[in-house]
Amino acid sequence: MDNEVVQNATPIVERLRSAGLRPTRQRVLLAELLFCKGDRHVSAEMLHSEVIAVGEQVSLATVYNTLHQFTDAGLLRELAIDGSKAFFDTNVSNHNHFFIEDRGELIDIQGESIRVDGLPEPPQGMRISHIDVVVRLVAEKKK
Amino acid sequence: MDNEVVQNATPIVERLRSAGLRPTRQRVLLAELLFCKGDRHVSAEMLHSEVIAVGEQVSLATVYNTLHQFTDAGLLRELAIDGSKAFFDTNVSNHNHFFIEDRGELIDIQGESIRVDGLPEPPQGMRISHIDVVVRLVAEKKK
DNA sequence: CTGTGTGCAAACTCTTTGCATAAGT
DNA sequence: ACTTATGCAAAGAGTTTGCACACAG
Repeated sequence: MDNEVVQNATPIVERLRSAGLRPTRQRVLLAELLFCKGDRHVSAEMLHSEVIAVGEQVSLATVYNTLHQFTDAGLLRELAIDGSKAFFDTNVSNHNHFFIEDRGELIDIQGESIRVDGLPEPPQGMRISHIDVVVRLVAEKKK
Repeated sequence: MDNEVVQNATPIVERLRSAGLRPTRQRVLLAELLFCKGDRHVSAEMLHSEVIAVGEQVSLATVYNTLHQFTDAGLLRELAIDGSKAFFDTNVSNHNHFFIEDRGELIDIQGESIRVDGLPEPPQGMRISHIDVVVRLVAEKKK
């Protein structure tokens, strides 16, 4: 039986399909890199390098396009933390981040641990879509 | 007596001097625009437009340079919220922000109101330099 | 005077876009 | 077949840099 292959390939292909995205070679490859290694924070450039590293070829423009398509489909969340470059987070559940300034590195803080109190009312006509907490870290200085 | 003029000009000039910055025409002008209108959130482009609007002339490169010099001197804080462009906040005290996604607009939340609990320990060798809380807002949808 | 700051234009980085070609259904 | 996605290269935004000239002390 050659169902085995189909069964292995199915989860990601299905995930793309149900997000309304055709499972093209590029999208399947990128989705595998993104979603088969636990929670990740990637920039377009990083993901493109990984593609090259595994001996495949996807243009950088397609990486950008695909990251945005995945974000629109709710498979990724875009993070605006660094300022200069965009990061995409494969963990779309409610959580926050440590950001190591010197290295530009992100670490998840699970959603349950942090609680934010004392929020003022949003201006009228507005509602809160999301609260981002970024805990910025620097190397501890010797004393 | 023409001390009046000097006395009006002094605060900003002094502020620049004690930050180790020569009070050049451009820096004084930019400082006046930044610090004489209460707390503000500006991008380089916005500040440059204001310069033009008051009939003065400062190059965009100098606006960028000056914003960074002011930031290094602790007169401004740089905000990385939007992702694509940098904002500078004239309020350098501890506080947080509402961010209106549709308009790219920032509103201060005074520091006392928000409290963040349940922070996990930072990874070892690291200490917390600052915690940014960004409350992202969208237009309330009718129901 | 002397050193620092400024202006300009060009360079740079990250990201998006237009259009012809290729691939999915 | 018909539609949607991809690749490429070029354009675009925002920001930075190098160097000659100008200005503050």
